[in-house]
Amino acid sequence: MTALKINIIHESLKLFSLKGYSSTSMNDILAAANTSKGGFYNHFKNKEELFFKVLEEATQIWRKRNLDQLNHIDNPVEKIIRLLENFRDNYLKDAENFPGGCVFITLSLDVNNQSPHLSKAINKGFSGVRAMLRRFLEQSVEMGELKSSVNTDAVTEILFSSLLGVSITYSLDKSETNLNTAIAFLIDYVNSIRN
Amino acid sequence: MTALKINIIHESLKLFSLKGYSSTSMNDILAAANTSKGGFYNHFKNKEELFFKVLEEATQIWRKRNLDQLNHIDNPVEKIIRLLENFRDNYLKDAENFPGGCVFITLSLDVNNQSPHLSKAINKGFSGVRAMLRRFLEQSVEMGELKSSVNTDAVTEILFSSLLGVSITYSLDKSETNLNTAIAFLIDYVNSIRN
DNA sequence: TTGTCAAGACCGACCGGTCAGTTTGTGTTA
DNA sequence: TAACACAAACTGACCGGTCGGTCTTGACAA
Repeated sequence: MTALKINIIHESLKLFSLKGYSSTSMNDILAAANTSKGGFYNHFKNKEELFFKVLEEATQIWRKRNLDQLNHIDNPVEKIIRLLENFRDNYLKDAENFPGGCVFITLSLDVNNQSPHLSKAINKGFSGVRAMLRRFLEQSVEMGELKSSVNTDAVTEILFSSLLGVSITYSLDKSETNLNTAIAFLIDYVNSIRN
Repeated sequence: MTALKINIIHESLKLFSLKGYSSTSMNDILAAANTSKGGFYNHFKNKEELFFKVLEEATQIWRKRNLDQLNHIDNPVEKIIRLLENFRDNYLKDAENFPGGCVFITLSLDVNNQSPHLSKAINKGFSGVRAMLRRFLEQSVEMGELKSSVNTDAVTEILFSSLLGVSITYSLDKSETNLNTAIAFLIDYVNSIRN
């Protein structure tokens, strides 16, 4: 992968985070990457192919930011808490890659009801996160780390929704205070249902 | 207000809910309202004026759907619970007005980082909801309806974020099960911190 | 006859994408 | 080391089409 292609993907990731996919014009991208039409189309079939490349790159960055150190933790409850902390400290505040906030939400709502195969690609990622949360919770209950009365489906749903919600509020008001308050609450809650 | 003008606003509301503001073209609007350029510009200065009219209309509908019967309830805790139920049963499932889900979120992310004065208008509404939740919670603590140990700021933030989150998940997967699970969890939580 | 309002032809700007042509980098000769 | 050949990388004018918005026209009601 040449330097230009990498640069186009990274600049597009920032632009998509700020403006979404459909509102980002080719000229925006060319200007940000400091190249020309020919330079772009030499590396990408069309704008849609760029979309998928950006999505791949964003997914990799998401994993790096959020799953960091998780494999060194045995206790699934601790994994959840670490994930929440990573989400707050390493992911949402990563203004270098995501100056406009979580790019998945922006892209998702952008292409939803408009380009089914694009939104399908994004939703796959959402399903993965939800499934991971559910797995950690179920493991926790099985291992006796969480109270057996815990409704894992409900907690999965509320954790996932809350993460989406704080992503939006943070991208709108950029208030670290509100973000910290919300994540701290979720961590407190998870601790409160431990055995 | 003529029938045509009302029709344009309502059809635009649906389109904005589905596709957002910038991705909805004038032709989309004209076709949906079954009118022409002349018909439209006879009633609106430009597309942006339509944006504000749609926002007004959406706000009125939001209030009608969510605040229904709230003034007949004295207990602020019961008000919160009723609001959550209204949000679930009367608002999010209102596919007639909001076929693509909560229009405020769609519009908000659409114009965020692009048209500051448009996003300012939307964020004002978000602030209002957050403030209302906080007021209900503070009243509840003052009246001894909620435990005095309750962190009203944190609960405000998590309720608000969760409502945003479930709005998104519902607009993406249209799963009533997940929606019901999430709202039920929030209601259970509010009940759990009652005195 | 006059005022109101809808129809749709028309405008310049911009959209994503194409393409003929130029520059740059690299391997192969001598 | 210099001359060459070739491909990959890049440029920017240009394409058909769509964007939001304007303006002339005519139908109809008062």
